Amino acid sequence: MFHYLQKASGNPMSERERVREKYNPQAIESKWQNFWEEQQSFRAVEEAEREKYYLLVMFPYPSGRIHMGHVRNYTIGDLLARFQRLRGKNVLHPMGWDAFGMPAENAAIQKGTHPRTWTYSNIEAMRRELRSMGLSYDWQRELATCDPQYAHWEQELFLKLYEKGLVYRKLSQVNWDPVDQTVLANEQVIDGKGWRSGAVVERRELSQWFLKITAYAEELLDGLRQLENGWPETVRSMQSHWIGKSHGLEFAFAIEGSDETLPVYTTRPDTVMGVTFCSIAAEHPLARRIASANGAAQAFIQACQSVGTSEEAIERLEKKGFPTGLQAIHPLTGERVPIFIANFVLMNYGTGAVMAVPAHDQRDFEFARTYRLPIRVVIQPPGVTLDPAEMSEAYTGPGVLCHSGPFDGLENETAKEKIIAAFVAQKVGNATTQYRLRDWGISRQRYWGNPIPMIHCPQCGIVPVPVEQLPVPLPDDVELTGSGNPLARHPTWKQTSCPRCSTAAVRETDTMDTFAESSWYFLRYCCADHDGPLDVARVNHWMPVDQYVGGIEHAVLHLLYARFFHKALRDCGLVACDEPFSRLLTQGMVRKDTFRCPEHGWRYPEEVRQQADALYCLQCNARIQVGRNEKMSKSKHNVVDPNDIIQGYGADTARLFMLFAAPPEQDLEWNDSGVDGAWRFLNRLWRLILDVADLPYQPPARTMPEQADLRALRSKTHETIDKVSRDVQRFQFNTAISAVMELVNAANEWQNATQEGQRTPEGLAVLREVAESAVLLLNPFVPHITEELWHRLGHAQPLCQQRWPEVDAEALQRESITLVIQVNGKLRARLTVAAEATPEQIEAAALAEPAVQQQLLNRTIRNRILVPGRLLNFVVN
RNA sequence: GCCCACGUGGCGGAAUCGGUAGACGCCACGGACUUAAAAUCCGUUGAUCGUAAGGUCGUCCCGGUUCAACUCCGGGCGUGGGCACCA
Repeated sequence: MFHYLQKASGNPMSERERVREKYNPQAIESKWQNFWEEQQSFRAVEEAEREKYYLLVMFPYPSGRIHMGHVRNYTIGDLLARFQRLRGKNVLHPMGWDAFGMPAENAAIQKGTHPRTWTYSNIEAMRRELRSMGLSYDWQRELATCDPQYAHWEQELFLKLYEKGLVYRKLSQVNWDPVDQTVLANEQVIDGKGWRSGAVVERRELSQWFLKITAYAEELLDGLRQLENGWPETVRSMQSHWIGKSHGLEFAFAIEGSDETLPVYTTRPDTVMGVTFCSIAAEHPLARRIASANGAAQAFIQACQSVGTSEEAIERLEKKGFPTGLQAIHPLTGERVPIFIANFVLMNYGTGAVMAVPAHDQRDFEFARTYRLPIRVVIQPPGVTLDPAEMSEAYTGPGVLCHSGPFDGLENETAKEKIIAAFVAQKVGNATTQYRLRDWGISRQRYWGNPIPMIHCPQCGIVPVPVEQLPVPLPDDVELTGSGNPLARHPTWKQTSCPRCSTAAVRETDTMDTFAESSWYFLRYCCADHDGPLDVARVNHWMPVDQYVGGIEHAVLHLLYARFFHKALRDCGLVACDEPFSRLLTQGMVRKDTFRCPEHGWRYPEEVRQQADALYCLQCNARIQVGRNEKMSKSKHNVVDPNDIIQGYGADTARLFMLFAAPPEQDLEWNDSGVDGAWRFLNRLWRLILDVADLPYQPPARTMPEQADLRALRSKTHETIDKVSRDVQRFQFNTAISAVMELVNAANEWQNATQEGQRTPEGLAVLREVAESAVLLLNPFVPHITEELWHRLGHAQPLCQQRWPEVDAEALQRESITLVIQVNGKLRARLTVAAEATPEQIEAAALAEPAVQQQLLNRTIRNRILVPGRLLNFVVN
């Protein structure tokens, strides 16, 4: 369907002035979405010959509506998937639903809808919204983690880990709401109180299930090196810190008047002669025993336990302690130092007890000042002599030891080794390696999760559910009220018999952390219809994921749990590769200003009024506090609904704006006004391509033309192809788009400057090459409009089956270059020289510039710095 | 508190390996077209001095390295994210 221009002689109208068909995104977008679906254009089938490319985006929690963070994540993912397809790869690009979790239970409590009903209707709604974005998913591999099948296979995987010895049970602390009789998540604890009941939250110990991630600590740390080229430095460093490997000394203090000892772990053995007291956690066995006979101690411990379980809450505390009255005996000096119970010592790190060196540890320093304990300096920094009485903070840097007997005069790094050696020689301590990483507690006392397939038998103890009896199904008839544990309260569900001895037994009523589901969904996508947990051959065909795209907020937990789970499954023989995600792109968050009224709380933008420089609440006229950009969230009323943009401007405009507004790793401040710019550009593109389609057909240029303006336009085309190809691969989508904008602008300028009658076949060929290149290059960004324009350019085959354009090296050859001439580093002139000009020629031309001559008057050139292709700098006195 | 980032015009951002600061876009202003409006097109747009040519200053702040610093180093200030039961 070529549209040849009927050129009636004497017609004064140029083709630019004719009425053109308007760009109508709604019509075009649904047309091509239907086309792709009917043609199954994005279905991924395992192929032996073509190179595979697994592009994964983090699957969403089905909250019911997509938000801007989703739009950003999935637009980036789709761009990369479509790019790799155009480059000839066999791309797997799946989508699914992270469907278990607390919001479904909250909805059930508030609205009475069953979590399953609520979740599946949300999935329906979100699938429709995602479809309207034109994302190139293979929907045949779609999965929902709350699906009974998925839960079944996950229970089977859990049992495999159990057989491997990676699952165990131990006491662990939770946030306990004494009114609702339920366990609270950290986010449900607000200022130390339960979010629903308002009751003061307590720390309570429960017996819970754990996965032994610490067994893989060393491999998880070591594996980060393998990811050096594919993962952002920041994520690797966060994970490495999270694992927190440290080398140190473990030794025990004797306790005066007791047979017991107090084991401690320290990473600073060089400061061991500066110990002036010891601190133990509130949960330390020694603390408990003291409390059993001492009311004051018990009260102190209880106060410590009214803090919540998050590390942040504990670390922000004012440092407080309680003297136990016990004295610890220093193993090297025999000196007696007091033992305190301290609210900032963590039971689950090291031994739950620490030696305190206030001169060289900030927390110990603050503690010592509060309780007037002695401070003993044992490391002197170079050139300074520290006086404990004068110190305002601990000194934690390097230095030379003092007051340390035989170790005086040693550099502290050397001293670490010598002191460890001394402890080992006297058989009072050991060099040890510690990890900050703790085992992964997967027990949740909630309904909307996957039941842990275990049975408690009064005779046999804990017995796993046999594989042939799986799945343990979630009962549908539960009452969700927000208090208690729904599965535990169910009248019959937990009643069963022991698989070993057949006596009456009860099921485990804990469900799994939802991070379990997201730890293997990428493997399940490879074989979504398999009747069993995983089809090893297909998993190994697609794995590892070549590119993973998701939010930076998952840098540690999800990405570390998934790496661990993957390695554990590898050791069960279910997958071959060591690391699941070869490359990772972490996108920044989408943020927006927040408005808060002192009276009415968070306000929507339409609920405030601007007057002069300030904003006021429409309801009460109170002055609004404008929060600087915060992560978009419903509770803060700063959410922009992507559907408004998609319905108003079309998905292509929404996608283009998202990608153009900021590079993906950076946070994005949402600002509607930029959307118009994206819309205008697509309209300019639309008009240009329809104009070109209307011109007499010439095949796209394949060689350099003679005419200067055409040479320039063709060079620009190939520079753009080159730049977009490189920018997409380095995730600089905004600059890739601006490069195509420049090309489209250049083509328009050429069109405007060239009379219709002056168009030669050569010119038409260059123009068609521009048009086809621009459409191809933009396809991964704005797939609908480019499919339509490709069709209008006369192509029978869809654009999604084309190949990415190739750069013509000849078109990139520069004939002349512009150099900057500096004098003492300041720009004084610009010089255009032939590309092959010699340094002598360049200098002669530079010295001929009047501006340069003026600067060189009465000065002597002492040096010249020539950066080829860039600048020449004269250094003068 | 600890860990990790980030800070460039009125705004989003660009400058890929230490080498032209402000590409591209938004906003604003001026103009063309139109009976008018919308749309579109053309132009101006970091600050400051100057009629102009041109000069000076300028990438959060202070200091350093270098012929040359948005970029590297040290110190500070500010903002954002994570902190193990939100996902």
